[in-house]
Amino acid sequence: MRQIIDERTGGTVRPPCGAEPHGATMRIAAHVTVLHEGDPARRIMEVVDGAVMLTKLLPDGRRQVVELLGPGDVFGLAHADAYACSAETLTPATINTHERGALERDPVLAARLLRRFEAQLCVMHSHALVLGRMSALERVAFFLLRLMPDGMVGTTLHLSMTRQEIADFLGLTLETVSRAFSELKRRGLVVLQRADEVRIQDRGSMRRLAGAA
Amino acid sequence: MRQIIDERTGGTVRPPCGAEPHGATMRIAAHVTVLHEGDPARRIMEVVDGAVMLTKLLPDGRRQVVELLGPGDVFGLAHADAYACSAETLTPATINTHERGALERDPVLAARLLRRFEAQLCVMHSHALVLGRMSALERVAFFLLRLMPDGMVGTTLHLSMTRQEIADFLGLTLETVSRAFSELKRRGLVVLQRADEVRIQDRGSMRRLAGAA
DNA sequence: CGCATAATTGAGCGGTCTCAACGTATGTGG
DNA sequence: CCACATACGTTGAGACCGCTCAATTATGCG
Repeated sequence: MRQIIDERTGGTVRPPCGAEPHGATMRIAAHVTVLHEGDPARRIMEVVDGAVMLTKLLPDGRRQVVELLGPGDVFGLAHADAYACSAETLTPATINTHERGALERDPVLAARLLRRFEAQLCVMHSHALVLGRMSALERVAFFLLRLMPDGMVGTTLHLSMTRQEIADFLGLTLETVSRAFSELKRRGLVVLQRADEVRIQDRGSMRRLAGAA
Repeated sequence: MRQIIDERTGGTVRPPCGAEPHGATMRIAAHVTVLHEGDPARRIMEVVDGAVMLTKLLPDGRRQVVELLGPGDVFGLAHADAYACSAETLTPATINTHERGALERDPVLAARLLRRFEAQLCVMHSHALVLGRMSALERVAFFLLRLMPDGMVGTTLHLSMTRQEIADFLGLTLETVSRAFSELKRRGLVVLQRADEVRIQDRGSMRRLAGAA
């Protein structure tokens, strides 16, 4: 329960005191749980900087990482006034929070969120295709391409997720993810400088594997 | 290619002539493809009545039904100015279309879409959990509960999807879906009047199977 | 009635999971 | 500085769930 402890020790994770009109920015350490699935949904949040993952749990403990968020992405969504997902930082992050009521009062904010929701919904659609129809190797290839912006070709990508977190994102087990990394390495599509530092060697083959991501 | 033919014969599926300010309502037959993945995204659409499914394809033909839509739901989302999914009616449907530019000009519309996007995003999060972490039997149980509003307990649900469409939604094969239906029937959780008419017999057990949906 | 489409059921295969052992990196205290 | 502890990652062997392929049975329609 690393994240719980961190949340208590890392004092940055308090809701702002309320003096702000409707926005407040906070700086949060890595591996901190910002929101808990099921808690009353009072605020909506924007990632300014860093990476955040949203997770859902089944009663028996099975976990799914449902979304990976970066700068600009929005979280803290509610179903029946409760947060639908837990949110945990993957890296140190800067997060902007708004009271939910601000959505009605601030049309500029609403317009920004609308655009962002559309983008996130499209990403979720792609992810459904990945989870529903792709093999383990294809999923991992897709995952790596998704993290590697087209511009930075040949550069080294730092994964800020463990094999378990990647597995929970891709609907696999950590062993299967590890085997997929080894297979991609064996085929010469990627190079692993360390377990969490990847370089894509053959982007064409990766794209083909991932089904033109 | 049933849907292609239907689209051409069913004359209801033409874009409105442009005289409207930004909204137009059209009536569409069942099994008609309204949008094609990859086409230039000019309009955004709302389901007024009926059911619509959004699908994505892999180059080799594997298909995923990424979302099931009902009244109020929005589709026609774009990534890089192209539709991210194809959209096909499951039943006769009434659909409202808006030019994309209307989003900036009509704050009431934008506010409605924002609320709806939030709801749809939450549903997609649940669906990621289903696709990533649930067994075949659990997926089918979840699917049936999702279609059966809490109110109508004991009533008969008409499935307007084939086993193949359900399979493509749940990330399974049609045979596995069929076996899951048979297993639920064998366990006494559901009754199948016909292949496409289901009654949930034991809602408690279904909920437990579906992980408290 | 006969045909086409959809659904069910069975048998066997294979990809992913499970369980387990081993390897690697990082940090801590003696 | 090194021994150790801890967490994470890799690899292997076997089991199992869902897929593939195939045969059979509804269901609906001309």
